[in-house]
Amino acid sequence: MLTDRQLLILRAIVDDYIKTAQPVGSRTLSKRSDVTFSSATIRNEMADLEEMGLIEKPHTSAGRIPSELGYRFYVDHLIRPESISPQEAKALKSLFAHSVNENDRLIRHTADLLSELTHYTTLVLGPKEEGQRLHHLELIPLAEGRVVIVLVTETGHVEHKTLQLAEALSREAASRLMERLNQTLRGTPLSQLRLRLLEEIRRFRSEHSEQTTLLSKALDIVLTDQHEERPLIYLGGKANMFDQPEFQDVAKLRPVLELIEQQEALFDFLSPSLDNQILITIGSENNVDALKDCSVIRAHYSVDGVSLGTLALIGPKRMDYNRGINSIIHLLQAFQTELRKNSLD
Amino acid sequence: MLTDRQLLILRAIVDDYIKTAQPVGSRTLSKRSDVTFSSATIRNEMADLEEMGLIEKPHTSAGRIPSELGYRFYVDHLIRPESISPQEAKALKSLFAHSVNENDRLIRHTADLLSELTHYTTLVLGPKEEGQRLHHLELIPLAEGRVVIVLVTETGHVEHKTLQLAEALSREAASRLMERLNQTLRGTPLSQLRLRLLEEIRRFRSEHSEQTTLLSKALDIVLTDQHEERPLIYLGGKANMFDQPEFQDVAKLRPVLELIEQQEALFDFLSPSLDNQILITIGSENNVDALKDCSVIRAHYSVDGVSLGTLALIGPKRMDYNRGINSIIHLLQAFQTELRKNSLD
DNA sequence: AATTAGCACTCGTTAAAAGTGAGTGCTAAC
DNA sequence: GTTAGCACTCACTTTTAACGAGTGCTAATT
Repeated sequence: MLTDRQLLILRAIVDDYIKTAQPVGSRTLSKRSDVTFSSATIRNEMADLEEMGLIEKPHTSAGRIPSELGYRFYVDHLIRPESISPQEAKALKSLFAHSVNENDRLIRHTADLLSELTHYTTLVLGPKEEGQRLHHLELIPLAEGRVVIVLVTETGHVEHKTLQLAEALSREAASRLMERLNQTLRGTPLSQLRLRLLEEIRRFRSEHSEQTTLLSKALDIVLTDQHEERPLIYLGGKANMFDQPEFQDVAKLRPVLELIEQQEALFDFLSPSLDNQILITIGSENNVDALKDCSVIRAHYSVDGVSLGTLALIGPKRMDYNRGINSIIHLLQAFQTELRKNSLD
Repeated sequence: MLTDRQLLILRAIVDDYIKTAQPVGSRTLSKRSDVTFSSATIRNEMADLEEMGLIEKPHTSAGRIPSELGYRFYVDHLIRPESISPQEAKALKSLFAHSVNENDRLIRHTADLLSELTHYTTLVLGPKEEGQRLHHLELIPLAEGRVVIVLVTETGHVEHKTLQLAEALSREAASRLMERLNQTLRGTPLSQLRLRLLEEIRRFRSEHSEQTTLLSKALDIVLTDQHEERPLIYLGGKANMFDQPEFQDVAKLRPVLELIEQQEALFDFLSPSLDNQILITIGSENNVDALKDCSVIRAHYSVDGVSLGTLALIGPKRMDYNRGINSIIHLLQAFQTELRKNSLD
């Protein structure tokens, strides 16, 4: 167990290092107003903290920096919640200023806002398709056998696909089919939609002996495609990475920026996160080599208890956890409220 | 006017420098099989070329590198067209392999393909909205006064917007309105669409004395929004920048990568380009400070003579112009063929 | 007159050497 | 238990020296 003084010193080291990115020496610490004891005492305590693995020195004659364990301890025990500033509160209000009807735009806006708030890079994982339920399906026949299929989920998410049939689909046929499909399929989870859609079309076809083979085939292809597409990832404040002193070296910067561009890898990395809690992973805890010098703060967002996606903040291990956590908490609130408005169930 | 030997030397310098990124010395050049004269002669010729401003030396005891003027001369007079390799031809075919119905996906795919082909960063400017003409408009009323409006252009581009009315719009009213709008508005350029749409709704309303004020108001807002949105920019191969030796320094890399993330700035920069020709801008010719160390190869793409957008390649000034130009020419062809297939007029 | 060999000179690059100072760990005194 | 004092460490900076690729000029050669 740590003494109060050790806690004070550890916190001071982490705070200072987060602010300056420079190893913190005993003399520097002894000058702080909340430190009443001498630098020699601090050195002794530091030696103990180092033995416990909470801090380390880059080399013999440098000050101390927090180890990953140190950051972990800091995050778990030493963070003092800090309320947001008036400016930020105002910025949050601006998200509300005019409702954004499209979830896509809302998500993008949120990613940008969060990165503005924190000066870190932001990732927002769009809603997972599979979990969502169908609200409405629309078929729009165009010229030359081209059909646009519009799909609206209960969360208010709209997307469209264009498909090409060998023969034109008449407006009437489309209308009849559509009415039937909507009646029977509303509420179907998208994960099951493809199967049930095909089944339904087949049944419809036998009842009306209509020429819908082509349609069902095309739909099959399209919906398969769709299933393969993973949720979109929106990025905000990519350029913020450049400002971090630890990423002035291209060798350090490159893997992070490269990873960020790879939607798939990012998805795999961000996707599995539990609960509604905020999850913080530090350095090697990320289990991704490219992020071994980064920390990630994650939060799930959900509407009506249904988990939809992830909001994440990525920065150096030396990131301002306090600010990050606070920002993500507050934005999460606002964001979910807006999402709720767009939902259709 | 340059002598044949000077041309040979200049070309050799540029070719060599493009390949190695190292200043080219007279001794190195004299070893080439196509050089029959001595290094002293080369030095003399180099001195002349330098006087003409075509090459320069980074410092006294280094070899020569092409100046911007040198690159310009090389691009204008010395490039030898070089046909693409079988692998690349195959890669081009793969674009055809299965038609992509959505222009958006097609454009993204093209950006990726082009960057794979060239190992440079690719920019593709999506079609300009204003120039396109309306093919079809669809209103899909959902629950709670929510309406999805789907807009299909003659180029086969589909997009949707969600709007929120104060009152629900009945399916019948929507259907009647839609039929009318499509009859009168098909072929309208999107730049005029908003005005004509409002006008049409007003007329419809007076004829049928229906309650469409709210709709027209909402439409107004939505379409205004839409107009503000500039064409999308798709990026491919951003990570390729990291491989260029000239961008190993963060200070050099940063402005380029930052610019690339700024859709607006990019749009302003890429948008004005004339004709159907290929346009190459080198270094300061770009008129953008962030690109003073870059060269850009641009080509307009069009369907049926209507210019739609821009395909661009961005790399260091020391880029492989030959390969770049060839790749962009060939891909442009294939890309336009695919676009043509998706068009609806 | 054009070409080439020869050579002194330049200057960035690399390596080794010396000096600097922030910070530590230990010991002895308080 | 705390602190003052001091020798020690080691990254960082500066200095110096050696290196070598490449140039420009001159004189000899074709």
